Amino acid sequence: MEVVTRIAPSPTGDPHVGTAYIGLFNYVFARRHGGRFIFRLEDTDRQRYQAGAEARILEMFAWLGLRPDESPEAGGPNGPYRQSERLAVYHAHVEELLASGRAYRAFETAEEIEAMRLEQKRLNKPIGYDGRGRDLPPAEQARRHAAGEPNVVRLITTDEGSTTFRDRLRGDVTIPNSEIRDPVLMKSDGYPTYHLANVVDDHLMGVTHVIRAEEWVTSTPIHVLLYRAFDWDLPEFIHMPLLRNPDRSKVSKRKLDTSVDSYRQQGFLPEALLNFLANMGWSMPDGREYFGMKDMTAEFDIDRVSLGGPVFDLKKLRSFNAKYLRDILPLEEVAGRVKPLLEDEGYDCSDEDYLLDVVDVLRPRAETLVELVDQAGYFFRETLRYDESARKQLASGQTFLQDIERELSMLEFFDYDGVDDMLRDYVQEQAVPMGKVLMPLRAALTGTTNAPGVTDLIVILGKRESLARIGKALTFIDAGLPDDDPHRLLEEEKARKAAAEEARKSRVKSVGAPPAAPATGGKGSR
RNA sequence: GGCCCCUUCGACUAGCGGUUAGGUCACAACCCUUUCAAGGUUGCGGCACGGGUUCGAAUCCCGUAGGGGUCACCA
Repeated sequence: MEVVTRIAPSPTGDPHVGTAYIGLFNYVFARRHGGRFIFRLEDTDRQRYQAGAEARILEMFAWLGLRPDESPEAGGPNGPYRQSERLAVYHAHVEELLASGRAYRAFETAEEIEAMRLEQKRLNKPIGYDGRGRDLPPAEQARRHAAGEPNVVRLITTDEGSTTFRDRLRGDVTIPNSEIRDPVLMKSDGYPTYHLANVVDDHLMGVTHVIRAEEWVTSTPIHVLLYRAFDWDLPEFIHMPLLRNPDRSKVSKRKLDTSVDSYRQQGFLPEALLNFLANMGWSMPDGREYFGMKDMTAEFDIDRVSLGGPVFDLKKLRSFNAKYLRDILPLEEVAGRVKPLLEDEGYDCSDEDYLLDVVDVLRPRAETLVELVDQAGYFFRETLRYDESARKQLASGQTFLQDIERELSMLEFFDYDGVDDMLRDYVQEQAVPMGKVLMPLRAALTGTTNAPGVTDLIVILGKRESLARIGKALTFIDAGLPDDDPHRLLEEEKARKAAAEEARKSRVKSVGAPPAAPATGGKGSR
């Protein structure tokens, strides 16, 4: 039988790392078994619905490279893939349960239910619907419903006995039926609850393996009861461990950045995020920790999932990202991804070789694309700003800079070895520690003291530019290291931003369709 | 609180009756070095606890403790 899995997110907010996590395992499991992976939108909560969330979730999957075989976008034989467009299906199934006496219409108002809850609390009784609406004769239910009286449809459940289902990872799980209290299947607004819609859709769409988060374990018996009520075969249930906040509670945006858009904006790479997520609760048979989707798919074994809830550790994510940046992705690939970000800063990246050199020397020094861009300024800016440590170095390096300027201008072989030899010879001549000479030089070339090797800098910048920068630094020293003119800096900043805007426009034009709207805010949303 | 699930270094994990309990991240030290990184070497640090079963338990069973989830007309 063909394997069919699905991811069924709700469009209620930012694309969530948990959705990516569960999506990843569904995707890989389907791929591993030559099956299909379905994306279904569970948009049955009209209160929490957020327009635009669907597109952003789909965009997240596209970014991660987890392509659904069927989705609202891609279509497929089992559509529609939005539950809000399947209401007729749910109503038909509810009618079936009503007709066979397995469900009933309950007419209690929200206030009545609340009062019942309070009463149960007061008497220290178990909380939950007490089945009081069950006894209303079916004809009466139908009459009141037809009369337009608000109601919900509930599944009839017994308190006797227990319900057992098999979880692939946990074995048999048994829950007393007394814990299941006539769950609502159809809400009074005519939308199905998760339980009903989920079961109906999974069945109709041919889902064979339900891979979802552990939080669903305790409601699985409801689903089992529904499958039985419809006389349908059960899918296999596989409950993944829950991703955790650093304090071990279930991941939440209160305690952790759970927005994949946010990570994307911070310059994280989809490959790194996926690889990081893949290591949460799962491991390669051979113990490899760095692997791509192809390898994961080839080796995937769902039974290797471990059940302790893994803490989402940002430091580890960063280290994965850094690893991909500096070691795993080819230089050209990294350059290609940094380029648009540099252009957004107004930097000119038209010289491909220069860009490659810059990225090459910067990537072991950055953990994210954004950090790389932040460090790249001095490679692209017209005028350098000298930070405090740089000023200090310049103040003590005037004669060295003058000498180096002369030596460099006379240098015959301008390549790495040539420059390196020149510098070393000069330092030896002067009989001073390397840093005495090289730190002022680094300051002159970059405006800062944390930067790549001086030889690298000179070779990348080129003889001309290096000499120009040394010259400017000397002028700056002559002027007595004046403070930056805030007005001038502001002007420059403005000019760069304008250039960036230009760059953005031309890029959009050349690429065609504009990129998806970037995620905004979302911080105050709920 | 009831019910359900889980439990190996600070974090992610390997282990599936016999291992000096291994790896990665983090942290620390040292090396390299021209600053910052990267890289190399080393170190730190763990089987929650108590009972069984067994010649032998991190591994199997029971209990305790701890953690988490769930008890909605949210998913």
